[in-house]
Order: sequence, then structure tokens, then C-alpha cells
Amino acid sequence: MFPRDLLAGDTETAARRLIGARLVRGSGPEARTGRIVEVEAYIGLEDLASHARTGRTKRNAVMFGPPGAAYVYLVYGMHNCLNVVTEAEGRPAAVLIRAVEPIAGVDEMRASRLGVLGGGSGRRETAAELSRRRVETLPKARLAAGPGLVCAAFSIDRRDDGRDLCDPASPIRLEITDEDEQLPIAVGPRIGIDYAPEPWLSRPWRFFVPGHASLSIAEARDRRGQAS
DNA sequence: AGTTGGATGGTCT
DNA sequence: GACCATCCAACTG
Repeated sequence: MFPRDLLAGDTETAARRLIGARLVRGSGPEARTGRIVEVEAYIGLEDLASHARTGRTKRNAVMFGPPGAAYVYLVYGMHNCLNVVTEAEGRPAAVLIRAVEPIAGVDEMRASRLGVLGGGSGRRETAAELSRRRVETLPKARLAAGPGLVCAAFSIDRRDDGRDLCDPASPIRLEITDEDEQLPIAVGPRIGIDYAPEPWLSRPWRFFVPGHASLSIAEARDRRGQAS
């Protein structure tokens, strides 16, 4: 389980605590487990990169709720993204889970990635077939190396919006144990928010394990993070 | 090794 | 009707 208190305070601290924590789907031998290695913080109404910048809407309502809830939304018409809601109820803030290192349930993650590719029943889909082959041969470390890929690997979609990630009985949840070592953490600017003005564009609110094999493609490309 | 553009649909102006 | 907290294949050099 993951204590809700660790998410109830300021979001930067919560983001750092989520690095190294585990994301879990299901239970038993088929449970999918991974270690969180890259996240981003979106903090308050004043953060002009946040979905909450225009106030409360139907989509972002969960961000205004109590900490520990899952905020799941659809981007670019096809990819789901998972956030962990932080701070006190009433203040919209959340941490986007950008990359996860698979630990257990790897076959299930791969199957889920293939499933997301859609019904490949029809032939003459050479591009789709190529993608399929690629997922089949993808290294384990790359299965959840991006915010859309985390949701694809863990079968997370908007039906999970609002779920309590701190509830041990939830099918999708967070876990942290004493054995989880403290990993080194680097910081950098957030990715994919070119629409945001300064100072929000450059705020060092992306946190990640430097050099980790499961970081997102975007992070691998944008290598300006600095250790802290 | 880096750039570009297509897929695809909900959300907000 | 424009804009996305993305991903990947197909291009260029």
C-alpha cells in the first residue's frame, strides 16, 4: 500500500516520493508490477501548463478532489495518461506517471500493448503488422517507457478515472515497501507543454532516475536534466 | 541521428 | 474549429 499522507503535501515532494514506488494492476500470479522512474508535477490553478489552468471542468474534476485518486485522460485522440492526484482537496494538483520499469507480469503487459494496437483481424494492414512485430520483440525495459505506454501496458483507460490508488483493494494501485531503495533523482523541464508561457514552460518539474533504461523516448531525446 | 507527418477523438473557445 | 501532458514509421542527410 501507499500512505495517502505522502501525497497530501506539496506536489514536488509527492513527485519525488513516487519515484521508485510501484504501480500495480491486479493480483495473484498475473499481477502487473512496475517501478515508477519518471514523473511530472502539475501544480495548482496558476500553473499554465496544467489542465486545471482553465478552472474546474468535467475532464479535470478529479484533480480538485482528495489526494491518491487516479486522474486519467485521453490525449491526441488515442493515448491515455495516468496521474496521481496530490495536495489537499479543493486545490487541483497531480503527478503524471511518465515511465515505469516492468518488474512482474511482463507477458501481460506485452499482451496489453498488443491489444491496444486494435483489432488486427483485417489484413492489408502492413503498418499495423509491423507495429505488432515490434511490440513482440520489444525489450522488457521499453514496454512502459512513456505516459501513453504506461497506460497501454497496464490496461489503464478513462474508466479508471477517479479510482483510489491508495486503496489496497483497488485493481490499480500504488505500493511502497521498506525494501524499495531510494533511487537517485534528476530534474528537468516538463515535456510536451510548448503552449505554456514562461515561467511555467521552464519549471524543473520533471523528476526521473538519471540514465535509467526505462525512461520515456522524449526524455532520452531531451537530455538537459540536471541532478539534484 | 534527426526531422516530419499521420493516426484519431475528446475538450474547450 | 483548433488544439492537444503521444507514439511510431518513414523520410532526409
